[in-house]
Amino acid sequence: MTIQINNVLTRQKSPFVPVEENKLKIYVCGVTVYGRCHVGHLRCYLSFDAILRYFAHKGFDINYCRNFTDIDDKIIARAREIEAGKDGQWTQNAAYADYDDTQWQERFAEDEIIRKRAESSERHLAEIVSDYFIDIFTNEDFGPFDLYPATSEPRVSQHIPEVIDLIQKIIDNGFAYESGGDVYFDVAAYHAKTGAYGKLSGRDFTQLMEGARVTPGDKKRNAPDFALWKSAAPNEPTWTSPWGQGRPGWHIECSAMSDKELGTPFDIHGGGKDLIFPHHENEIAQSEAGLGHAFCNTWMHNGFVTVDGVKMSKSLGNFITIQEALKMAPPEVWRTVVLSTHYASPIDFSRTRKENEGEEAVRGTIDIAFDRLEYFYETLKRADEAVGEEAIADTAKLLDDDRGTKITDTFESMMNDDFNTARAMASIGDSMKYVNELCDMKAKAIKKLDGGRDSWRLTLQTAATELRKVLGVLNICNQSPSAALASMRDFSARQKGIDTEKVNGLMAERAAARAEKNWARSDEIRDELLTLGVELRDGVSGSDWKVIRS
RNA sequence: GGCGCCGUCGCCAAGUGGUAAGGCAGAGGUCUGCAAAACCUCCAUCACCAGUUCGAAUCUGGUCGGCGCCUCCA
Repeated sequence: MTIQINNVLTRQKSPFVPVEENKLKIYVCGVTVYGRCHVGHLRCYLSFDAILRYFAHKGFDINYCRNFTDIDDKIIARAREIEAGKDGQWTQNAAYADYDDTQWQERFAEDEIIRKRAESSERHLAEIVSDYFIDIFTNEDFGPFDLYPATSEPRVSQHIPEVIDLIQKIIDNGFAYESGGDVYFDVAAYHAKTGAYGKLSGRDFTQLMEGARVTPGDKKRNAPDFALWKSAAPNEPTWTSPWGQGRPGWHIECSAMSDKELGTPFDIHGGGKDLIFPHHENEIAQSEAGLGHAFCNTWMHNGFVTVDGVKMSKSLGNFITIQEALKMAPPEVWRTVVLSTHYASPIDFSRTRKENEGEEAVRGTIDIAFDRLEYFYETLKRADEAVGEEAIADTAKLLDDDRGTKITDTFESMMNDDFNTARAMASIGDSMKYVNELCDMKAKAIKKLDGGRDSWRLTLQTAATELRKVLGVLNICNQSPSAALASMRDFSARQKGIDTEKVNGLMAERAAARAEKNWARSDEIRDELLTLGVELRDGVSGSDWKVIRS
């Protein structure tokens, strides 16, 4: 059974055929490091994480390249803002519109750190800025998420020779021109030769040419042309090139670095849907123009994270940063949220924020995922306890029910279909239900089974093992259930401001009341706990409690 | 304005020609001191209209509504 992927380039779902057998060469567009990441970035990298892990599970030897764009107008702009200082003259874009005092404080504290670092360095402030945010990306924003490690994380600033080399090839092939120190890609020339411009984004070349005019004074020949190399402006980081001092344009780094790290053509190029045009379209054009052969076979794009139906983006200022997200739920819950939706579909968070009076109370995406994850862990815990420590007799045989043995097969068939993690999660949920069903069996019924208790235990053990295997591929439920449940409860208690000491005191008091069969007092305490936001769970081996979410 | 995507149960969300996965919420039940949890049962014909087809949520055309890209964007 092969993996079917919806290829944006061909607009078809087709079997994945790697360039080299059993190898996956994949490039996922990284971030431009000028600020902290938000949930949109998180969604992207978590979506591709599941895809990467599934390829690894299928035995692929993975070469995964995820770049850092560390030379860019916005990085330079941030450097200028820092230079100007808190009270200096700089234009605030929409991203700052909703900033409150705390955010401004954090912002200026961050600026201060960067400024300090710059003082003890010979390097350009913009380079300090990008270094700083690469560090934040790696350690603070994505550190807690345990992403599948990239084979390489190239930075443009360290690949200037490769960039220059590629630009030169494009010029030599007649698809780029120098103009006043800049170098532009000649979209018209490229399209005349190949007819290929617009093949990824479905844009019509003629309309692109008509659509926009070249403004007077522009160094471009035609509107769709884009810069491969930008000549130096005052106070910018620059490098020496055959066309003078300057720096790379936006798209060229991905072309140069993917060719270097993966070789071309490579298998999969991924990123957010918003990169399709112009970024990826231009990447294809310049790469194929320079290299003279195909660039990448399969293009995959993840859907947006939206807020009230509108795309989350820095320029709109409607984003939830990853740091804020981590206060809302632990990393594993966020992963569960992302996995519950197909990678190409949007994820909307409006319901988690919109709690208007009169609106039907609906539980938020995060709370549902939180409870779902707890359900998974609770089920695994039950299974572990049911199986126990003692050895299972050799005479044990699996019960005649394939629900416990086809877990991996079902999972793979879901994942093979364009990495449908939503269906995979649903099938895991079905298996969890089956495990609970087994755990609910009465001792009498278990005895009557063919092979008795040992067969029952063997079946449970097999199902739990398979479940852990597929959950491991999705990189959730990897911890010991008890530890995970305890930390999730702590998280919720802290978040809701629940006094754990007080709850434990009430629990003890209730246990005493129950021992005396003082049901009235016992129920009274239950109600009291309920008002605290705590739900009781009485079991055979004593009572436990859980924080009610939402 | 151009190009493109989407509209599936109260909410979320799979499903791209063969007769609607799953989750949340809701109803009933088993279990329980009573509950909770767990498990069982029930709960949609797919925005609207017309067409193609033996057969459509899935294809075509139109209408209405939402969004995205076209400037930076995961």
